[in-house]
Amino acid sequence: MPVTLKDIARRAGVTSATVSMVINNKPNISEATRKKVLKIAHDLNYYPNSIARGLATSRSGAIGVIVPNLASSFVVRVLQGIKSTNRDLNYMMLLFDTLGKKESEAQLFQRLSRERRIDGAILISSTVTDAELAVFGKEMVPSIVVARKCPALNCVYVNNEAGATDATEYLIGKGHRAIACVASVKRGLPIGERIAGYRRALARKGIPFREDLVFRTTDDGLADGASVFQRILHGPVMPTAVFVPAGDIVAIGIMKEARKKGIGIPSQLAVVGFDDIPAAEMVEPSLTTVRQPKLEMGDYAINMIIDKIEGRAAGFRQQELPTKFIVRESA
Amino acid sequence: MPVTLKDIARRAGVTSATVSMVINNKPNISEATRKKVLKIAHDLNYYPNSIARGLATSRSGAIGVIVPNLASSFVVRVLQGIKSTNRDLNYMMLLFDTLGKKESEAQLFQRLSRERRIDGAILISSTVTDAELAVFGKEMVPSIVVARKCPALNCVYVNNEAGATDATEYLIGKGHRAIACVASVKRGLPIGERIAGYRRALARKGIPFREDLVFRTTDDGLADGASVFQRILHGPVMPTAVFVPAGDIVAIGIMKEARKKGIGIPSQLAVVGFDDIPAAEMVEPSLTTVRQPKLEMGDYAINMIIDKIEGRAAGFRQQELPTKFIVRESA
DNA sequence: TTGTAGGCGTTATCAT
DNA sequence: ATGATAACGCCTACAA
Repeated sequence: MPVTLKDIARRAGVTSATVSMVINNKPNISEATRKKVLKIAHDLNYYPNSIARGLATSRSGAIGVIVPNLASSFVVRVLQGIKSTNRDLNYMMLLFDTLGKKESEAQLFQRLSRERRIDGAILISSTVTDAELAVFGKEMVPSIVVARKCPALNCVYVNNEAGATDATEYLIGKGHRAIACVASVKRGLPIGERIAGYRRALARKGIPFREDLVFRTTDDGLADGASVFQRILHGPVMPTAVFVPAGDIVAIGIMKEARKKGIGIPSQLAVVGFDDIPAAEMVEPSLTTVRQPKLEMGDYAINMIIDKIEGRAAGFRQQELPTKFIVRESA
Repeated sequence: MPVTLKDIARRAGVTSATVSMVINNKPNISEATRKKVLKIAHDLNYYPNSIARGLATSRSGAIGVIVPNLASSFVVRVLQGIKSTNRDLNYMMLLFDTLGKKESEAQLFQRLSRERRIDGAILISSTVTDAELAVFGKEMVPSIVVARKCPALNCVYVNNEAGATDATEYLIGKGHRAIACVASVKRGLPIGERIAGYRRALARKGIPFREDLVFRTTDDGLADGASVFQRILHGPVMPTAVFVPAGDIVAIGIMKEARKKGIGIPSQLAVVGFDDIPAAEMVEPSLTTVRQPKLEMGDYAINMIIDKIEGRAAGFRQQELPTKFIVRESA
């Protein structure tokens, strides 16, 4: 039988209302009763029932974090950023992986909100359409989208175009002229912006853009990298470098396949990825890549959502963060 | 203003008790009122307030998942196993990363349980002592420990000794005789069992165990692998193979450092890891390793904990799962 | 088959 | 500074 406010009240000779005020550090309590109540609470090993509290305050104390796929190390890294903040002491994280679920992200969010399970939500690299995202603005609980810029919704994202420009300019600076670009058509990825960055760098240096140096993959796994390398190999021009906005895993797939064909990296083919996943540092040669500030995005998201929940922030905010170019061995 | 049972009741001309029974699919409701109530609920876009429901039923509908470190791909993979089951539809996952938190896993579990935030808990590769683990058995809500065998507590774990034996015997079968063993002294890892498996394999084949071929690392990162390789290199005997119970990341660190020194893998040094993390497949050469059935452990844990919560399972269970030896290129 | 009434443990609004 | 009392929204005997 768990200890309740009443139990404490009885022993202390006060009412549960008083005890509640003590527990919640409300003012206007005599030092005497405060001390007494606190001691009894401690002696009885009292823990407040969060559900009852939630019913009275209409807050759950939880923040929903909705991710498309836990297998993604990008997502996991953002998750780390979310929990690593020291602000989240009073909120717990309710995690949802929508992969393979029939409920859409928007439906899930709506349900969580209406069922009063969450006080706020963070959406990581959501794959839903802008139209569906509109739902999020309409709910009672605040939300923020990570790794994607979207109109009229709170979000935190990186400047993909600038990141891609950095990478491409680096390659150009190394003397490369035939630079392939490997993009994924997977939904939700800001591929358009990255290709724009690639083109901008070329334009700046007066290098003509060649459509036949842009390759598409349907997904972003190792195998996709291997197969795209085959296409590169049999394309009209053999590039001396390849920039892979599709992500580090695809880039690693390309490197593996290239080496299998006896092509030296970076001597014959320089490779630059996007994301900076943990494996980027482990592979041989280690992967030069465009780092996304994943921890920072998570940190910003959780802080922002808590500010919203607690009424410290109003309006909507869009936060852009810079990428960082990480030079390793592959380029 | 959210829709409540009362709102529906009013419109339907019944009481909220009746509506509640309909919503919860209780028997003894006339088809007519059931239909009517359901229709109104749908029209009004009703969602039950989970907090109020929780207060009445004293269930939160959440399962706590406590992990020591989200950065571990092992942990993340188990997490995937937990969510991938199709049984968890009615439970949400409350995630806690204890890294850097002042509250111990045991304290956290106790608090969550007493505050009635969770109906059950899953502990992944906990680093707490057996003594502390005793707390878990005493709480009202059921718990299960993943990736660790512990007395008198529900758990699911792998046969580490057999896995290590497989790996070592494989190396012996390839003709290796001087086989180093790299173990981590990090808490919580079942290193003792793995070393025992290594020794057993040696013993079976009549190869003398050499203490000076066993190397310890304090942690399990890439850098630890690099530094341990230096020690191997300067040790009394240069092994032709190394088995790394400390995990794949350390194994990869060793490979990187070895190649840097111009040592061919596997030609001059065969390397076998433990875990089978995603990067194992990406590195060059790809890593031969002992796979732990991470998804299966997660799946077993969630199913087991739900069975416990819903009273379908009693007593305590210890489930052992087999490892699988994965041959790739590094050995 | 449905209504009545009480309770789950807190918080919050009044009084006092 | 503290006590009464009424929510919060739902569930569940028990009564009708």
